[in-house]
Amino acid sequence: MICTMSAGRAPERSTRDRLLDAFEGLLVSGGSRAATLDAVAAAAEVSKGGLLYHFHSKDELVEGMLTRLQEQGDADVEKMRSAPQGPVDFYLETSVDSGSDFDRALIAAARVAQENDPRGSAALAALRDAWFGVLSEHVGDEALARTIQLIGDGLYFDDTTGLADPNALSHVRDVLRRLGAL
Amino acid sequence: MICTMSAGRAPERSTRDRLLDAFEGLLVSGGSRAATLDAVAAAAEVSKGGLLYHFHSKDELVEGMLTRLQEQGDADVEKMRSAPQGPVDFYLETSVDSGSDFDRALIAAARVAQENDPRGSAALAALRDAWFGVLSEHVGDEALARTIQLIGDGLYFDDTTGLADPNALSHVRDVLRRLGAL
DNA sequence: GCTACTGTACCGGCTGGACGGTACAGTAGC
DNA sequence: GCTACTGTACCGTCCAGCCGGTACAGTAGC
Repeated sequence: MICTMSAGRAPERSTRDRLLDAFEGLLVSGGSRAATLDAVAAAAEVSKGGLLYHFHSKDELVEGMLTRLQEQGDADVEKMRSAPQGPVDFYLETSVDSGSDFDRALIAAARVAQENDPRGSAALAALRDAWFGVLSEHVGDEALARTIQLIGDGLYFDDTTGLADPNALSHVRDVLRRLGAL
Repeated sequence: MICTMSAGRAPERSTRDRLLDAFEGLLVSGGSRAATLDAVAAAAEVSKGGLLYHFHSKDELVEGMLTRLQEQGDADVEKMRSAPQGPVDFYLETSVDSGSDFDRALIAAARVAQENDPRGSAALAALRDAWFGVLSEHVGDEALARTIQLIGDGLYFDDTTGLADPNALSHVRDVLRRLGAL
């Protein structure tokens, strides 16, 4: 009745998903100020009325984005756990892989969290806990796991503020090899 | 709540500085959306007319904030260079010292940079380069210096998204001791 | 096979309020 | 009389949310 497309993943991107994509993209590239309803609708090539048909308020748009993030996050944790190069390298690699859908969703959530929205912080905290669990379990050292996580956060931060250093990842790999974490 | 008044500061803070403090405080705690001219004036206990007497536009407010940041940054780099505990520990310590004026100014600049303002990115990039210079010079290892910087960025990121872990700093110290960087 | 109706998806104009900025008259203290 | 404000009134723009309307697919009744 209300939810018509939650069961199967259709290959064609639904309007709803396109709207969430557009919302995330605008949040990432221009901050929350740029992510107006008009801008989101235009970016998704939908009218404003069409947007508000799917999401009755901006708040619902945030809610929808965060829910989708959680789903993507669960999948990511699974991939991390079973990554052939090991969880640590997988984690670091995906921390600078700013092109992926998941990464964009993460940065968008960080923007929302910065606006004092507790839902954004909660969603990020849940993900961090899950990552830390895998990291900690794999390296068997809480201090090292937390440090690796901080490095990942630093890679994010640089990316989101336009300060990214292309050599950063190889430097980090070098240092982590010395610590026996890679 | 946010601590706007800290003991030990001179009681004679100029209206101009109070306005910049308020602007930074609002940017940090609520993002750029919360930092409206009305809100800044109210937080500084100045009328809107009074605000616009000092800063003729919001743009000038940003400019003033970034200029003050650069001054604070120059002083910080000096302090870092001559810190008794060494530049690395000083850098990490100040990365989590979210109560300081300088830290608030930094986070505020990051917010501005995220809104696609090149002046914000430039100010942060200049500071990062200065820090990296001191770090790199001290540890004599580019990869390690960059990694330490990323850890510092990670500590910031966590702080700004409300994900701060109180044990993070001691964990990092532990790991850096293993690397001979502390 | 036609009518009447329902639900889904979407369009685009509109409004009220917030926000950036202007203008200016007044005033307290040096 | 100058600096450093206060307070009020106002303007244009932007934005969230609302609403009336369109198109169309399905379907129930006759």
